[in-house]
Formats: sequence, C-alpha cells, structure tokens
Amino acid sequence: MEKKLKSTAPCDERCPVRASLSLLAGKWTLMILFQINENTVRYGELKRTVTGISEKMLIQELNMLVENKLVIKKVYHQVPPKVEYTLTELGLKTLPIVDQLAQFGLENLV
Amino acid sequence: MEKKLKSTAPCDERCPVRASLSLLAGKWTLMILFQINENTVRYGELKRTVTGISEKMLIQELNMLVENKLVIKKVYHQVPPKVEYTLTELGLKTLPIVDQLAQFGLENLV
DNA sequence: TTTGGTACTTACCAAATGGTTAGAATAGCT
DNA sequence: AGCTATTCTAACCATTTGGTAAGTACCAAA
Repeated sequence: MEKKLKSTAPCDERCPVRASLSLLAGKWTLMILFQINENTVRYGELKRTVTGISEKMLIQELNMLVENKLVIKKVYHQVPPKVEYTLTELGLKTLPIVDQLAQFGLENLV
Repeated sequence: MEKKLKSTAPCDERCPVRASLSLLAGKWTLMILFQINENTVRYGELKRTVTGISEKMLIQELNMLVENKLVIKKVYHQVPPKVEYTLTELGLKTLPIVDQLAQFGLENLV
C-alpha cells in the first residue's frame, strides 16, 4: 500500500535532512562540534586543534553555534580572558552524525 | 593510560571527519544522495524532488558525485534522452550519515 | 514545419564565504 | 614603561559558490 513513498517524497522546506543541513552544512561546523565533543574546551585549544581555520571563521562559527543553542559559552572575567565552550543537550545530539561521518571517512577515505 | 586522547587529537588532514566533509559538505550533496537513496532515479525526477536547486547546480553536483564514485550514471541513447542515477556501493555507505541527519532534523527541528 | 520533451551547456552576474592583517582590551610581570 | 597572554573585532579583498536566462541537440508527433 505504501511502497514507493521514498522515491516520490520531495525534499522541500519540510525535509528533515534539509533542515539539519541548514544548521550544520558549513565547512567547519561539524568539525568544531567534533572537537568540542563531550569536553569543555577553551577557545585557544580549538584554534590549535581545528587546524587551518582562521580566527575570524572560528569565532563566527562559535557565535553561530551559540545562537543556535548547540554550544554554551562560559566567560571568565579574568585577565587574560578565559572562555570555555561546551555542547548543549542539543549539541550532543549531533554527535551521532559526526560519528557516522568519522566512520565513513575511516572506512573509505584517509 | 589513554584517557584524554579525544581532547588533544588535532583535526588536521588525517581527520576522518574532515575527509568526509571535503566530499560531502556541499549545500546540496547530501540531499541529492538522500533523494537517490536506494532507488534508480532519472534526472528530471531529481530536478522535481530536490526543490529549489538550479539545473546548473544539480548537474554540477551529479558530475562531482559520479567523479567521486558515489553515483553511477546510466545514459540511454534515445530521443528524447533518458539518464538514470544510482548510488554505488560507496554511495550507499553515506546513507547512515543521511539517516542521522534526518533523525536529528525530525527530533529537534521542523 | 512547428511544437514538445529530456538532459544538458554556456555566459554573465550576484552573493556568500573565507583569508589576511591589524588592532583593542586589560592586568600582571619584568 | 613596555612586554605578554588571551579572546575577540574590523576592514579589506579574493575566491568560491550559486542563480538566471538563454541556447543546444535530437527526433517524434501533431
């Protein structure tokens, strides 16, 4: 009775894949989430571990992630400043996606 | 002995997440793979189901996917022409990623 | 002979993305 | 007084990405 749903279902605004991608499709987004993972990470640490990213991009992405409630930012008002980033509940839920990406990479690329 | 590997592992060229993203991070890539899925799909069908994409982008992405061995293209030399796209073995292995994206979208967005 | 259907291709332009460089803030250390 | 450390901001430019619109090819059917 409902055999061919898949092939005809259009991928429009309601498509869950599209919705996720609009949040996560950036060049660096998933890699940053991967690096934060289940840890609490300082800005400088991210700068070092996400190799190749510019400061501008890193900050821009982090702000975007905070705005979208995937990441929590904790500022220590010290000098020199100290800022820590952690995944929110929602952010943690992206880790299975990242895991699949990692697994695909491990098995078929690199 | 090897507790803190995660937090210090840099995400450089060897990072499997980065490798996968370099292949799949495009705005439309994963959505196209999602639409082809386990089916055999004609070009025109994709044009209709991946709503919002331009012909230029769709062709460009499909060519890229064929080049990267994620998709097989079968041309029927008829008039009017008929072209079918199918996922390769490798392409099928990206479906778990897409599934996670879909699940994340379903549970937290839309 | 004109129209239609399918799968592209091309040229041009606009917008999004990303990189580089310099600098701001601030307090402790020398 | 000047240096250092850390996080972030701003201005400028280059590259990449993406969209629009028009055109190509081919034959069959009207």
